[in-house]
Amino acid sequence: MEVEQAFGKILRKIRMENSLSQEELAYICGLDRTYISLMERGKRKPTINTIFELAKGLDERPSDLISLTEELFNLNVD
Amino acid sequence: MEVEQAFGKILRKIRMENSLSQEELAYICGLDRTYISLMERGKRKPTINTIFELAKGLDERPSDLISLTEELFNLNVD
DNA sequence: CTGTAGACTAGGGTCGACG
DNA sequence: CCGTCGACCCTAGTCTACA
Repeated sequence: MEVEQAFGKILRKIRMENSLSQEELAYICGLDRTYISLMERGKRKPTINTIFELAKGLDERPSDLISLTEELFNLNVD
Repeated sequence: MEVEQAFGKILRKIRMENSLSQEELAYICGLDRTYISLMERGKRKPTINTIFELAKGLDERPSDLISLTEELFNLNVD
């Protein structure tokens, strides 16, 4: 399990908790829908600015997103 | 004040608290020294993986790095 | 609504050298 | 020990289109 894969899972989880489609989240954050798709599947590594944009769109603190990513990442250290 | 500039300041602060040179931190993290320099001056936006590497090398939680960046970023919202 | 694919541009990250 | 410069490669992120 890589960092970006853990982040992708957290991203999808929180997006769905907010009842947003990838399209809607992309629009709010000023990003591309296909890129949200790539991130959620752990195929892309967002920059710090993108992380802050996503957090804003999801009504979360960036540090909370990272904190959750960290926990998931540290679980499967295989 | 942009996100990457806030991050740069936090990065330099914590690096110096750990009494590390840019060279030493770069070596520990497997990054380039000139790139540490660029980040500290807010000229580059690291990816999530790079943030995790830096945190590891600085003996900090990635979420703590981001949390501090957040606070500094929210101070000057000019 | 989402995954994927291909083609593209901008910028992340490396490296050697010098002040 | 650090800032900078120039050259380089790779990938972040966009866009169109189709299943």
